Amino acid sequence: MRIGDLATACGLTAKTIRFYEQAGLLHAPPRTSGGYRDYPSEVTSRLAFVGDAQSAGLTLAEIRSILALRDSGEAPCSHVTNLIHEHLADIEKRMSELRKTRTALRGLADRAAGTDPSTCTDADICSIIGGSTRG
Amino acid sequence: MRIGDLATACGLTAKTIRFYEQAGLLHAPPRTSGGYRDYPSEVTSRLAFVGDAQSAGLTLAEIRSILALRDSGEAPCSHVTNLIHEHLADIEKRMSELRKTRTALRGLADRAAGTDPSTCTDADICSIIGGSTRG
DNA sequence: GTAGACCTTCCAGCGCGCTGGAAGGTCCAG
DNA sequence: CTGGACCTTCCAGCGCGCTGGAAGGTCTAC
Repeated sequence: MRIGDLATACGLTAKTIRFYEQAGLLHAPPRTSGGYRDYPSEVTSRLAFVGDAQSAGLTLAEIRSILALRDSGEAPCSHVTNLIHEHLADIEKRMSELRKTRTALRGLADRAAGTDPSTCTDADICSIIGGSTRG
Repeated sequence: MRIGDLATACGLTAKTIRFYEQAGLLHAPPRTSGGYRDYPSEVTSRLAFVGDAQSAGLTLAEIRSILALRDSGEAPCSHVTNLIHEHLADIEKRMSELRKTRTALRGLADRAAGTDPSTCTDADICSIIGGSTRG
């Protein structure tokens, strides 16, 4: 199976598949006599795994580490479990940051609603934003 | 006031201030006879504004657009209000994506808790993750 | 034999907000 | 006059996951 067919089958581009190979997610496949990559069909399930893991929020580096464990014959279960919990913690952190920013922005939106542009003087640059800590 | 003093006063580095100038957030200041940047003290409040706007989640490009309006003599109020609402919408979107990913990860964590590594076969790569769409 | 669809490699850039380093100039204290 | 603290410019890289393009090779259909 050539790279274009594999790409179509997996909903990726040939570029992306070459990139995954270079990133260590895929083994280099055998080549045809003309130098074309010639993939066995099992690669589709490996790529499906990569997609599943990505949609779970894992990075390519993490996915590579899982695949490397599996390729070396070990069950990556506990490694995967750790990664999952790390990502959950990371998501909580990012969500709390977003909530903080959202609170700040809502305050600004409230202030903006009560702002009259004609009273906005140049010295402040912008009284909606700028006054928050200085005024 | 030289760049290092301004940096100290604003809690930034000289590098960052030069970068801001190059990014169009600061006007190029006059120079001393030796070629050093010589800032008027008002620049501190401009930099404070940049910091306030950044902590509200605005990008440097957006902040530049606000400053450009102000520099041209217009009150940027309505522009700023638009930006605030766009960012609020963006935050909601990102939070809902994070919630979705979190739900997926929690499902995986539950599955992981019930997984016995010895039953994990190579064909699946990882039954915790990989089985999610193919199991 | 030729068009064109596919493949190959390599190098570069995206966005974002800086940060680091090299190679050199300026200014002040001792 | 020397050291060193500061400044200047320019170029490069970070992380992340691709994506684009150039320059060329291969295979198939007509």
